[in-house]
Amino acid sequence: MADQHELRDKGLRLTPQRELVLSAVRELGHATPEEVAEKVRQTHPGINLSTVYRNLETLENVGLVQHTHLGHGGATYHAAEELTHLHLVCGKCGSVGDAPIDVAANFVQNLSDDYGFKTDVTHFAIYGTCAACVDK
Amino acid sequence: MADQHELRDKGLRLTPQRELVLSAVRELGHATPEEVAEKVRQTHPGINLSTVYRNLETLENVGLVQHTHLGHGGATYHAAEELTHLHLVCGKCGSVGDAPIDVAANFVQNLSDDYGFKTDVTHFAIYGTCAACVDK
DNA sequence: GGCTTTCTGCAAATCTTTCGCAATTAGTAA
DNA sequence: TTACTAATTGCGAAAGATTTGCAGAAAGCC
Repeated sequence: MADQHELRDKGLRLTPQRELVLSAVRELGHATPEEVAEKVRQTHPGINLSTVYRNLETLENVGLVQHTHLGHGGATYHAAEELTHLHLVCGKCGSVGDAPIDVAANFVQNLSDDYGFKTDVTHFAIYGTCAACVDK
Repeated sequence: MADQHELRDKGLRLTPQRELVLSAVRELGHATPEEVAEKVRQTHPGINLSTVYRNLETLENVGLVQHTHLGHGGATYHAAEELTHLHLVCGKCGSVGDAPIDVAANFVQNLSDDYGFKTDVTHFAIYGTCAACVDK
């Protein structure tokens, strides 16, 4: 149905690789380019890593996906629709938990009021220690 | 005076390179390894990039500096003493502003209460748009 | 079906960070 | 001061991630 329009409406060509990259990002929730490539290869083995990188960039340009830096090295991509939560990155085990953006509402308001800084919650990575690692 | 003790007390040898790296971090506030190297080279041209990387790591191990990922690629280093503020990274102009950690106190508390997640405010990077860019 | 432009695959090039190793140097004790 | 041991530096190579140039393939449009 709309999957085709979705891409074409943005002025993009509808290639199998592009669709696969987009749906991989959606299925994975958040993933590195490498992980996206791996996912895509399950159904389309020949896809090239460069193609994944280029498509992620293209999809980001038209607003269908976004990326964040959750630490260490690589960027992590998300589908734009799913950006309704914060990412709690555990510095010990590396896990990435979620929390609704409401938790930060007050904080975001403070920054806006006091500093004029408009926080982009969708691009938000929070470092710390997750509950599981705290218990250890 | 205490600069020598500071390093030696941590069980580290006092080398000119190490001192230079540490003071460069302190002077720069926050900087990438590359920027630290550049700074150090102003007074000690021959210093090697590897040495800068190794010293940043060493200094981090003993708690004198810390690093954060403020976006893009590289890590950014700070002197430990200066980690009394949050970093407000502007996605448009790339500037890094500061805000006292108190602004996040409430937020940190929420995450702790609701998710058992212990936020490391010193390792905290916040993305958004700074006041200057918002006005444009 | 044919044409134009955008994509893809591939290989090479970059960039950043890490490593191995031999030479140098700091800290320590005689 | 001198000698000794272990930590540290410099340098070049290696590794990992991302980007780029190009030629061929495919999509969208007539």
